[in-house]
Amino acid sequence: MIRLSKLTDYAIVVLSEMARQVGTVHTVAHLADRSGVPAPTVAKLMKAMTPAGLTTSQRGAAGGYALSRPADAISIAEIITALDGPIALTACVDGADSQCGVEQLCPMRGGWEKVNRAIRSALEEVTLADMMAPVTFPAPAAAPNSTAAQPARPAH
Amino acid sequence: MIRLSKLTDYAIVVLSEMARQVGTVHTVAHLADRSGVPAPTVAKLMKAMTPAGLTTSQRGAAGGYALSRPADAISIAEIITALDGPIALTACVDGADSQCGVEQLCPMRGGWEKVNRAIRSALEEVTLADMMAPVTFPAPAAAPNSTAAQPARPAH
DNA sequence: AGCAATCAGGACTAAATTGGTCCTGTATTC
DNA sequence: GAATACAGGACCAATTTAGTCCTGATTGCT
Repeated sequence: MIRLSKLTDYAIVVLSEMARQVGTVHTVAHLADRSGVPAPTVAKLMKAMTPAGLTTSQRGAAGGYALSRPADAISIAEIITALDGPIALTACVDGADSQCGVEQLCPMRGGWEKVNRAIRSALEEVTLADMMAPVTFPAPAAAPNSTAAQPARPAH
Repeated sequence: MIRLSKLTDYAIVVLSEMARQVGTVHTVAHLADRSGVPAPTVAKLMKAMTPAGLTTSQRGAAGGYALSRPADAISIAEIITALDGPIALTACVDGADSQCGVEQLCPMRGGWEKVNRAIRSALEEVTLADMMAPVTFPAPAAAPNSTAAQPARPAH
């Protein structure tokens, strides 16, 4: 299966935790505590998110991190890109060494681009808000039709 | 970046090699030779492709492998699925253990499904034929404009 | 028959990635 | 100036992945 790094998974948990209170600063300790993700890992996450422009940081005593935009303006693609680099389905994309041993490989590189574009746009259309809002079970009284769609899969 | 296993990459090279002559049987040695992929690896690939129904095998002296369908009827999604398992962007999909430590993670699992579906369908629309056809250089006498298109990126 | 070729199906080793931790430095508030 | 937090790395350990090899089973040819 195509693996999404676990870090990205955590990032979404942490970011959505922050999304609860936009504009508030959250310390690493605070976020770790409320998300269940170990603190050093949260720190690592944020160190990637901030340069990428997804969060803003405030140093010093009353410092911390805050989302730089509302959750519905942050796409999953951005989060993945911030952590795992450019979204692409191949091993040799970053133009590192031109020789990939298996020469016949390269003639068909062009085909991957088509695939990559499709995936990229798919990922750009899903926002952080989409990830938290729709399937939260706030109360037992669910929407009428949602009963048929979701419960098929056991939680995750 | 989202990683596609190198095996899958090889698989496409090897399969497209087979696609040149549909209906012919190709031995592992033969395929290895013409694709540049090491023989044991080719063997491993085929052992995944055949049960998945992408290729047929013939044992014995005059045996070998053959594509079970024409290249334009084989989607990239099938190849990936055969090698890497179901296409999904998350760590805990296969319903293994219900506890993924970080509990807050699961409420948002539903969101991934949306993403996964998008990716899956993107991958289903690209066929093996798409991967080989457009940018093959059959003879040194290449098409006029191909000179400009390809060399831009250093091979791959 | 018997022999050679070829796939089937694992076990196994080695290498590359990834996840996670820690340490030192810098900014900011009180 | 002391305490709090982020910044930015280096670094180690664990998991995954790639790749190799070995022992069958099957088929065609001599």
